[in-house]
Amino acid sequence: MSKQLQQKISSTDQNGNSVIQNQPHSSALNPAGLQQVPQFVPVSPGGGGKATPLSKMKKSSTDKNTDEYRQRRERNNLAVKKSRMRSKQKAQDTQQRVDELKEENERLEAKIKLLSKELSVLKDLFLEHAHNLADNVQPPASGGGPGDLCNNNNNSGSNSSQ
Amino acid sequence: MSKQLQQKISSTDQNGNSVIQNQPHSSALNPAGLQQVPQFVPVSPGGGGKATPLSKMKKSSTDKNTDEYRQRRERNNLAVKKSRMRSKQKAQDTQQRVDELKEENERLEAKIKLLSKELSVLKDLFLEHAHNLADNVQPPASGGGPGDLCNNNNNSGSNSSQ
DNA sequence: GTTAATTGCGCAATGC
DNA sequence: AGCATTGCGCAATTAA
Repeated sequence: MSKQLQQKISSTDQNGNSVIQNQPHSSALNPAGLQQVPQFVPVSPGGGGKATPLSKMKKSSTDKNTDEYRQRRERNNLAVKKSRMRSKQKAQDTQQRVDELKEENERLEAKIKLLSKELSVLKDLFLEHAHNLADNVQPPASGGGPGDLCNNNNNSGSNSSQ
Repeated sequence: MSKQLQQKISSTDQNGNSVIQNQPHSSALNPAGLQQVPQFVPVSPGGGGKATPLSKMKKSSTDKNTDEYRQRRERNNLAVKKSRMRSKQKAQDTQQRVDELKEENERLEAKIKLLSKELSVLKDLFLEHAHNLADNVQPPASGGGPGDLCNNNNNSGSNSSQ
């Protein structure tokens, strides 16, 4: 996740070679429907134009014909498959996580609603009681005014606090 | 998003042909580093073994040498890139959604905690007051007990109710 | 039927 | 040396 550079034509290797044909048009190429893989005579690294007899090319590390190459490719293909599988799995899990969290959220919101209601009921009860006190505690007296004792934050509803 | 079948060797077309070499080992093949693209003589659809002179193969729809082919490929490559970009973007968004939901969840839980506490305090107050009533209603009572009405938000009662 | 979108796959470059 | 990731192109399939 860093390099993103890569022109259109990636290819060539000292020995083995690939080539991704990608020019806008390439009709003249592939005279007979070939998959495009130039096949020039091996040349020594020096570029002196001396043709190497294709025998023992230093280390056939990059030679596409060796078993070693095929083995590496195969292993890589396997790794790729594995990696992609994991990636897909992860994405799937993430999606699932979203669903779970959404559900959880709904539960929590419901609970909040419930608690808020409960709280408001209790507060109302308190108020009522306070009024009763105000009405009864006093001697016969006269009509008890709305002497609100204990009127802290409440009043039908929810004190958000958010 | 349905079929998942696809053996190892996918290839061949009436005219154009591909071939994904995928046999465990293919050293004997590619005598000279070719990219494997068999090149047999075109045969008429009837399968009668009659070789077609490779001139005007019906419609060069699948011929890899036509401009039309290259255009299709290019368009598809573009579509593929686009599709993958979207896919990646979506995954990213989903991940972000998870983070947002997690945060939201924390907020909600905090709120629940707060409400619960408030509620428990109120309930305790209620109980306390009820006791005071029971104790005081009878005799003239004595000094003011801890009957603190109006004592909101403090006191570490605890009455989760979950 | 044509075109765009998806998907699986192999290759090579690069990361670790 | 070796697996893991990632961008890319090809072809088959599936939606539009």
